[in-house]
Amino acid sequence: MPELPEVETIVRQLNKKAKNLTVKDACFYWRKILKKGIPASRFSKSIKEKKILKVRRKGKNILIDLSGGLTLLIHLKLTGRLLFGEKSFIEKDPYLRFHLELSKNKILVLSDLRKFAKIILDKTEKIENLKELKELGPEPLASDLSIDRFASLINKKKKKIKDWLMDQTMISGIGNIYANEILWEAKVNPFKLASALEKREITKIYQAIKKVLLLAIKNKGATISDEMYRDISGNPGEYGEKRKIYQRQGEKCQRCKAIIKKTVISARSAFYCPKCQK
DNA sequence: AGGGGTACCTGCGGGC
DNA sequence: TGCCCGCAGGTACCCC
Repeated sequence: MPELPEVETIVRQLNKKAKNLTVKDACFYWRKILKKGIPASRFSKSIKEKKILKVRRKGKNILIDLSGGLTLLIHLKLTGRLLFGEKSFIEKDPYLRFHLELSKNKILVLSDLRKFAKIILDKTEKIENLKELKELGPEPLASDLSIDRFASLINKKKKKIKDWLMDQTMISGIGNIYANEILWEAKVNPFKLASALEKREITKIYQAIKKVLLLAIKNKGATISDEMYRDISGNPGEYGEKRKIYQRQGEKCQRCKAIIKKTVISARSAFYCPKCQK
């Protein structure tokens, strides 16, 4: 579900609201949400009375650093939501999979329609060394990601540029919505092979990534349908209305008025303007 | 090594 | 009306 802008929004909000609270208890409603690390049998005991020191993001992963050298990793996958609020507000959610009871009568709930979301609790160092994090490519918004490094990563892969953008080992945090939006912004056809892109196109993509992701973060992420992303208060993001191409097949391109097309690339839906993304 | 196919899940909308 | 199919923001794992 959430891609970089949505996860970034959640992380910023948690740092404002949940930082410095203490975990009082943990509760599982769907056992399989716990993937590795400290097992369910020791989970509650390990996490109790630990303080939330800081919340971080790596790609689409949420990392909650706790006192005692522990970190809780959360990946929301397609339909996961993290909701923070008063203890009383949880009961109605039919997709409740896990929650943390916090001090000051607060609660952090993980709700997930499709049960794909996962959590891992372990020592901070062990979490950092998980291959899911170790194999992530650079952060697209990192100031030290130079255009040259970016270009060399693009040129070494013989896969379609849309697939390249969604490959978490090449660059982290971009999923299907933003891959489509970025390529529209850069005026690059999603079928083009990464290895065959000219420097001029690579530069456009590099700039489009920053422009699109920053604007999406500013708008607190994208929500296009009911089951999609919510922030930690349950509010939708506002980037959905501002999107240019994703799920806009049949509409006029806002740049050139041609009709937007929908197709499939590597089993994922792809949207592009046949006129200005040649 | 790396690509393709499939599995993990539930719900919804469209076509028949 | 109702059923069946395809599809949905993601990744992990298997096989070749």
